[in-house]
Amino acid sequence: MPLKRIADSTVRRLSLYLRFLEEFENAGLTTVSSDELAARGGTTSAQVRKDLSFFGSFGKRGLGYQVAELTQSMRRILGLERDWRVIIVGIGKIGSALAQYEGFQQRGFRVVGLYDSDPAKIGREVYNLPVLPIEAIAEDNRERPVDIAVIAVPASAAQRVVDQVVAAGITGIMSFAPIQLHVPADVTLNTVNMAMELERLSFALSNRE
Amino acid sequence: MPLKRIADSTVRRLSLYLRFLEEFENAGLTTVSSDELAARGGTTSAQVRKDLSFFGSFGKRGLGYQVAELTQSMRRILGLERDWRVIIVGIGKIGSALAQYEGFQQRGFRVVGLYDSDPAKIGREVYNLPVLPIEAIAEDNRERPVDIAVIAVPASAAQRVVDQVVAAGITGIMSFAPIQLHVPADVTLNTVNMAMELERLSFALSNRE
DNA sequence: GGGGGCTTGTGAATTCATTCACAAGATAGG
DNA sequence: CCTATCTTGTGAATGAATTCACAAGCCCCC
Repeated sequence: MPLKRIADSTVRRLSLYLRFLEEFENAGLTTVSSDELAARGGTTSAQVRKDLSFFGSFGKRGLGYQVAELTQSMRRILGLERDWRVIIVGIGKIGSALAQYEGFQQRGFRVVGLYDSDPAKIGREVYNLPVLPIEAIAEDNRERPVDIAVIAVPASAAQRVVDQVVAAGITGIMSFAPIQLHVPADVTLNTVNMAMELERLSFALSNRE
Repeated sequence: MPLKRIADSTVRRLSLYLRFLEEFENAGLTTVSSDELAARGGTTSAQVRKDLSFFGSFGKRGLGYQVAELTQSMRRILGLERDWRVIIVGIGKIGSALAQYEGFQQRGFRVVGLYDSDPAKIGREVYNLPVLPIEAIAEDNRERPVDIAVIAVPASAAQRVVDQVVAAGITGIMSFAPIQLHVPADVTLNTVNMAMELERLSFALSNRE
């Protein structure tokens, strides 16, 4: 559907809009204007309309957008109308926090497998799922393909684990490891680096007038 | 030091460069070129030089940069030469994972307090720190000021908790709550929204050619 | 000490993103 | 049916970030 490449900043905002639309929907509103969406998200109405315009025409002039309809369009655009099969690799503190995080399940990210390399952890149950050895990923993925692997292992192991995940044929990766990872071009990688986020905050705090 | 406003993308890259420089330093390299830094970070040498040029002149023409010297400059620019006093509010799965995350301590982010509103959690020790009631933040901050509050409470409580933290006089906030928070202009807020990050991945996976 | 080979630092050019501004619809009310 | 009032969708204008391209500086070696 998107004719040209969509900017990352646009996708982030779409995600925000979806959140606001869900709020509006829960509040019982049936109609919303670009101005109201913009106010809620700290941006401008022109920005909202431009963002949407990359994907089509969703509103009625003079009237605004139907909340339910736009919500559904956002979901479709973001690829949230389907379920995603997710595995978590690295069942430490962060991994197990993610395993039980309801925000994921709610949006259709189904955690279907937990993996670790530590023999002490393998076999344990975490939130109704057994922890399996990392070596099992390849075969498990053959039997029942996985869409996304969440990487929550220490920095020192992350690239090796990513290589294994890629070799197993998984092409979507979400990493929480605080390092720069390398993947082939046909694999989509998204990294959340908390250390970097704190450094950004540190910079901002250090440079306030 | 920065003459004009520095782009967020620039700060993110500085953070990356610092990480690479530390790798190079550990590997025993004493000198590095903008080309080598760029290759490591998936950017261009011109980008590296432009990023650095906002803050001064750090290299020698024909030779490159002294690794140790540039590392230190990056630390200074990012505000990492000092320690930051950090509290964590919300000692659930994510909060306690963050409390023990070594990546934070390593870069001078000292966790000095844990707070929660759940009476069942208050009083417990988590990694050598007692969990205190949220109401205590204001007085604790008066006695010994805190630089950064990490917010790891559920979405439904996040804005209220942020208001309390702001009222207590803390002006740096790092939030992991999956909602848009509002703070006064003199408070610096940085949000990591994991749900949004997964949606970004979902979008990317849905729109591969 | 002068020439050749590197690599930085930086204006200029280009590309990308946001904002402006307004015509084109849409509704409602007389 | 016509007018007044909204609000969208979108080219054009502006503004921001990245890339280009090259002069300036530094080192080494002959």
